[in-house]
Amino acid sequence: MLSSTAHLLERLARLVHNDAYSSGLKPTQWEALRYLARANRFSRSPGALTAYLGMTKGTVSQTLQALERKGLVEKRAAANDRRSVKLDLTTAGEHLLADDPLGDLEASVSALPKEDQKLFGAMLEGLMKNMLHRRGGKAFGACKTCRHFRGDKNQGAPFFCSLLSEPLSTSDSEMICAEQEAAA
Amino acid sequence: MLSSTAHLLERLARLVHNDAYSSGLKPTQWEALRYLARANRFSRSPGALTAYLGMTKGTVSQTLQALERKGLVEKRAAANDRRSVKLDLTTAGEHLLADDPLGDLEASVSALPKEDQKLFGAMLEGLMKNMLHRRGGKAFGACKTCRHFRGDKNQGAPFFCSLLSEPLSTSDSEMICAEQEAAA
DNA sequence: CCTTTATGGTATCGACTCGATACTGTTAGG
DNA sequence: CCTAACAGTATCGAGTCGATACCATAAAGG
Repeated sequence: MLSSTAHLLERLARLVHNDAYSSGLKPTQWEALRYLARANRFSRSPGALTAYLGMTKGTVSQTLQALERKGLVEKRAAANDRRSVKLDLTTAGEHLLADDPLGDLEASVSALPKEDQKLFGAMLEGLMKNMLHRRGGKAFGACKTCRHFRGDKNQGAPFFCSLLSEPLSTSDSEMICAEQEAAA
Repeated sequence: MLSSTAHLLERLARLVHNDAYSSGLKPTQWEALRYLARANRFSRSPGALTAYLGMTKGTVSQTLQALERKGLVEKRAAANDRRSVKLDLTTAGEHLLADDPLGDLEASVSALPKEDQKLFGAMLEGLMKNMLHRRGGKAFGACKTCRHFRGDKNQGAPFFCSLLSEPLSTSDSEMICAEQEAAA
């Protein structure tokens, strides 16, 4: 028998899922849009999105086609590797995120007592870490919390990634990254 | 911009959703199965399930057809109202719940520090209440916590429902009910 | 009574999700 | 070079989902 906490989380997931049928988009399409708004330039690719969503690449490919049809996402060929594709939100895509149905969840979180919110977030993070570890998923944490993040200035840029050997802007460093691994 | 807590909940919902593609069932089918295992006899109907899931009745009808085809759920005509249908898990359905993919989530919750688990559950409950209130959804709480629950013995049964005017067994009283409203 | 009206469910449509499988380019390694 | 490995796309079948239309049965009001 499952605990009441598991049942609560299940039902909360359902509520979030149901909310995500708004503005003509589907839940997965909203998640892709949110991801692209938060991911740094190394991570805005179909492959990284596939890892984030934990789906098969075929499905993600279709989802991206749907978003492209709707004019919310743009594809560009990558400069260095001609196999890979770079993704970017269009201004229409960015604008649509103002109507994110997750705003409703946000409001409910804000309604919790202030001290609880921080505690709740910390517990969620622990739960999340455990879940991800259990299935070998990537964390997709913020670039600047990564063990490959270097504060050294390089090529005039404020930061540097020792994994990709690329200069990092401040905004790069605050976005999430597919390669992120927590610092020791 | 959304808070990190909202993003965590979104991703957790996705993990739970992805897990729910196991044993040949779909997420919604698992949720229906779980519901039927937890709902008392007044609440095991397509209509109540529709309210629980927050979907349209057409979709729920199809989901139930799929579960019936798989031999996990049985339909019976209701005794009093010939429009309505009563649902029950078959033994195959009950047996399948032992492989509930939510067991993975359960394990991760159990991995949290003992003191945190209780606190986490309480916060989740508050969040849930707020979300449900925001959209006018039903609570689906345990029968015995309802304002219509009466401890009086009646017709030899240990409890009684003053809304439906029906005797309640102990197991009835511990299951969730579509009509449940928190006691004052 | 008998006619509205409400209610519980089903049927069908179109867009989409999803895993599975098979496929096309492109890059990297012996 | 040639053979993996890799990034993506194409297609299929089952199912989800909202929307709409529909069929029974029940309840309410003259």
